[in-house]
Amino acid sequence: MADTNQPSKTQAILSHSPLFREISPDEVERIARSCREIHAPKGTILFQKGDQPNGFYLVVFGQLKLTFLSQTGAEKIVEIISAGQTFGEAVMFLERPYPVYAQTLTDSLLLHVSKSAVFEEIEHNKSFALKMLAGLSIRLHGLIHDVAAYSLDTATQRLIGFLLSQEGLKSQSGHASVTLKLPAGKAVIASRLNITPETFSRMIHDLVSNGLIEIEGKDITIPDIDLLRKFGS
Amino acid sequence: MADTNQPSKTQAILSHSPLFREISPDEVERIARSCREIHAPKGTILFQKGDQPNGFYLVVFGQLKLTFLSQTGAEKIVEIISAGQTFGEAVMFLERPYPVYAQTLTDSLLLHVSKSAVFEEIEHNKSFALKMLAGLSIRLHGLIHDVAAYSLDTATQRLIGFLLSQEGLKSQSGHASVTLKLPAGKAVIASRLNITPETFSRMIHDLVSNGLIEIEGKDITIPDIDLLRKFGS
DNA sequence: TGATTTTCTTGATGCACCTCAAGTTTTTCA
DNA sequence: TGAAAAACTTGAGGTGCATCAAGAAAATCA
Repeated sequence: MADTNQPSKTQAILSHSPLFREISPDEVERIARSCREIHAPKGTILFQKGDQPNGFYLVVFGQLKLTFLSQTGAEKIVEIISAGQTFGEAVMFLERPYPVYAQTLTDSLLLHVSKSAVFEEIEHNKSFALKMLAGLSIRLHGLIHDVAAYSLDTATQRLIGFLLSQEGLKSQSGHASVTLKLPAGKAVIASRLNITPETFSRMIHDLVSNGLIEIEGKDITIPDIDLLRKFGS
Repeated sequence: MADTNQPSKTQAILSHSPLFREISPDEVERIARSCREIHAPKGTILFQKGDQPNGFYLVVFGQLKLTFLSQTGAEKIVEIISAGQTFGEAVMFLERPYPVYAQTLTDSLLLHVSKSAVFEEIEHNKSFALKMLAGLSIRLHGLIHDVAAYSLDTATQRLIGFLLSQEGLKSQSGHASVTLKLPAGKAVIASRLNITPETFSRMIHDLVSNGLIEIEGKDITIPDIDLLRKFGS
């Protein structure tokens, strides 16, 4: 699962990631040396709830899910992580085991950045610390948003919010027609939205029969964004 | 609402807070000078959703709620903040408005630590940056826990989890009898747990009639912690 | 390409929790 | 201390979404 280090390649990947973009080449090189490259086929479990972390992950390509399990064995997806995103930072700063499971949804390439490299970089580079702080803050906001959605929105509103959040449609306004591709299987998205696949299916077809979206496989067309945004509020 | 600065008093408060405990006296003094002391009577709105932050808050005494409102005007409490806790750090690191409202539940004394002081301290003191990172990470974990609870637990399980989390009863095991005091009105706690006051009331009395708790006003006695913990799973 | 597995849909039914409504108790404060 | 307000309880009825079940479509793979 873990390849041997290939600093030059790793370095190139790192220096394109937002976290490390403004860091000097020699420092990136040092960090790159502490990285582990992980080629994980679909279905690989990267860590389990309770495992002890010693770094964070950067997704080079592929996709994975962070989940937790209920006592009854039901699975709930907290987050879907795609190429370019990082995960596991928060737990790295606490002396605690992972609160979630991580499993790849597709064949993926990941970079594991060691805890010691991160701590060292924080010491040397103030702006790196600020970037980590900003990164955690963004994630925190995302979770606040989710808590709000679970508490106050109906399942349909959550679905619409999800569709609008794809491709940053939220900011885009007007009555333009947009097409997007569902980033994962419907069961996966349903779990992310805290609804069953059955309900997800019914709601999609509700929106279709109301003329708010068109669907063909994983491609969804929104003829009128504003109309969809207004629906269900 | 904002008193004039009283560096010496402020300094004393700061140096007792976990965030600043290990910081040298002269640096604490500098931070203290950038603080604003806020005496907020019950019901004071500290900031509204959409306000622009320029620092974070430390609760010296009192209690407040962080909430968001649905389109229909319904209020949901995300977090109850009590003496010794801080809030508003995450939003400070992003150039974004507050995603929530903050309102005092009781007469409170708060300290507002300015953004500039925090950023300066991060520059000067590496371990301060790590403390802020750890602080955000803890909050992130809390929210992950909440998302899990909203998604997978029943209302009763959330209530039991809340009772067990009071006074750190979770770690405490055995069949000891413990008494705790509800930290706020029942409607407030109910909202925090994402249930209606009516359901909250019914569930409390369910637990009472099952002999799992005894209640008298705001005092709740748990005769057998393990028994309560096992119930509803 | 056709067979097998996986994913998705559709229907019938159920239930956990909400809403509305009307007490009752506790707190607040003149 | 007593009256008004706020907080809490209890009941009846409704509903959004889950569950269970079984069939249709799509993806996978020999």
